[in-house]
Amino acid sequence: MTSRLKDVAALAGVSIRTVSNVVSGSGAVAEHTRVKVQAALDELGYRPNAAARNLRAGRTGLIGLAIPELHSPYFSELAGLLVQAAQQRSWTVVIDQTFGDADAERRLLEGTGGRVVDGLIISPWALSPEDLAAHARGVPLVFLGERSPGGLADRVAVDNVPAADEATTHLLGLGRRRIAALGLQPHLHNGTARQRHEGYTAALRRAGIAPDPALERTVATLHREDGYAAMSALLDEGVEVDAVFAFSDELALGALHCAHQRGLRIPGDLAVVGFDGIDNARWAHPALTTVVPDKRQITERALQCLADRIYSPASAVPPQDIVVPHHLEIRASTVG
Amino acid sequence: MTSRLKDVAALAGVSIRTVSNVVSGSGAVAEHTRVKVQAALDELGYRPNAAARNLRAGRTGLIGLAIPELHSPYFSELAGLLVQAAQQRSWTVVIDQTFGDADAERRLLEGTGGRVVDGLIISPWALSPEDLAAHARGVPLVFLGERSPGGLADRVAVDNVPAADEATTHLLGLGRRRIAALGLQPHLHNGTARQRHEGYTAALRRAGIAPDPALERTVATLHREDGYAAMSALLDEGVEVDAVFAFSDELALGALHCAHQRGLRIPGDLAVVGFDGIDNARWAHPALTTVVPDKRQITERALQCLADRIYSPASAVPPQDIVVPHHLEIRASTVG
DNA sequence: GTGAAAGCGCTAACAA
DNA sequence: TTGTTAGCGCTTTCAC
Repeated sequence: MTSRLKDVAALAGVSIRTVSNVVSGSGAVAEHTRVKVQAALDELGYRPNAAARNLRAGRTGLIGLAIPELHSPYFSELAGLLVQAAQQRSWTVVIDQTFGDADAERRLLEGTGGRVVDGLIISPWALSPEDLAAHARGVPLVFLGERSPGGLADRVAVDNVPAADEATTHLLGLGRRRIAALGLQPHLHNGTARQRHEGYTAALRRAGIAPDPALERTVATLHREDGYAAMSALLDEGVEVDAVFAFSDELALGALHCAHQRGLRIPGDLAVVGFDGIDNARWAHPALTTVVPDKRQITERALQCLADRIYSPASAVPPQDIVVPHHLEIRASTVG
Repeated sequence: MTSRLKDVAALAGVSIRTVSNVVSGSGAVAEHTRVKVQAALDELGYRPNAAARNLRAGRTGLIGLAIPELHSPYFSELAGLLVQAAQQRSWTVVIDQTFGDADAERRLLEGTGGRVVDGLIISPWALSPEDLAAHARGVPLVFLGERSPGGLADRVAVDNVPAADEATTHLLGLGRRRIAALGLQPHLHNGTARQRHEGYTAALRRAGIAPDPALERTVATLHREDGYAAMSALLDEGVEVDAVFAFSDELALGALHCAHQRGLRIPGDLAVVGFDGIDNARWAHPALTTVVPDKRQITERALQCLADRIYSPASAVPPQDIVVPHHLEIRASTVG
């Protein structure tokens, strides 16, 4: 069933070398030889053995994408784009899920069970920069959304502070004054939430509003359940609130769900802004205003970083900190 | 940086063979030797070269998952589960997106470009069984959701006809008589929609209701946009309707969105049932009744099929047609 | 323009 | 119990 170069060579009556040249298109081959070889190739239905090529090349043609989970909308959209973009560069993506588990992240960085990928794009969750730095090994790394540990690797992300500032300023511009921040995660060593909180606070301060701890809500994860729970708690405690800035769209959707159940009018009683620009947000009820990172650029730039490191390890550019654009997509959940 | 077996052997003062035995845990090694070797292993931070192992073993340890798209909820949930399940069997999953393109599906089956997987799990969309059969090649195949072409490969799916029947019967039991079927795809050679339509029709007939062509709506894809458009058209045409059975949850969510905009009460004016059991459905407004396939079993069984074919190609069991369970999850969109 | 052969890192058959 | 060595299939240097 599977034929080797050797078989094709035998059938065509030439050497292995010549067949290899025809297959790869490299080297010079006389026209009549190449026709003959091509015929043999077709007859045997030859397909190159990837393992052998990889061994020879010292590469696998595989890159890893490590994300907390594949089933959440933000990451599945990102993964889909990455798979596509990688394909154009003849790379194949293998996806690993860490489920926010520190050990899983560590294991991944150490290169589980064998050197398999040529590079790794990782969206850290539980690990701190220090931890990450301590375990990074061998393969080129690109961090998504988290500052690179001590300039150890490239990093691609939106600028969280101004993005959060922008979202909050939008709410302030609508006359809201009691704006809740949903999504703090002080227990994590991942700094994304911290940065968004920073932007939120900055905007409030600029508007002359003192941040109110009662309006800042911690969550365990960024899922809808958590947004729902946080919003419920807020309302149960009787905290006065006229807007919500959620650190993820899923949190925002959960909050929206809760607000509906309580009979609040959106955006009349409560304006809501999310973060991530997931497709769901457009279909929310009402459609959700959200900070949209340019996901295509995130994947493109991350791959570019990897390509540079993998193919030109010699030209050791210092680790890059790449900021991709974002924009605030204003929809009915704030401007009804 | 990367050390080979040879380097470890040199450092430990033993032969390659012995190191290999220690690494793989096979063969007999004297305790004091293994301690010595292990020390060398640790010191050099040895990790096996996957490409070399694969070449040797004649396997890649990779399995492919070919789905129309990764960003839609159903497929990302499925992919997430598969990645997890595969990990437990020491397999790595590479994901390919076909975007419902017939050529992409064909190319995948032919195993283009040289990246060779040990097996392929494919969720066909555009290709007919005949086409699939014509292009299947070499690697073990498992079809998801579509009958295997001429018993050529294993297939794992829910039983669409009874599932659709059940959903429709549920609506009939609520006294609905003008039940729309949303999601016909006569242009595709993929039989899923046809089977769901069959179940729908059967349930109607059993209730003494003649299917009304005006209630059967064709869609291009299974996305929310299509559900929204189909529902809009239905209402615009003034077709009398008191329930919708959508062939996917996304279609149902789109229809729901449209119904809301038109001011219909759910389920008072319109009861809605979806299909797929995506997480979103729970968070819809109101929560969506849906047919839930056991996704975990789908991935488990598919992997089991692959494992059987890959590891015991000799014991040629005839292609299996595996039916996984489903259940109708009744929520507020039908029983308010 | 084409052939012969080395060697990528690993496993396992064969020796000792 | 451990060492030696022949390939797995491919690319590529060196010779012709």
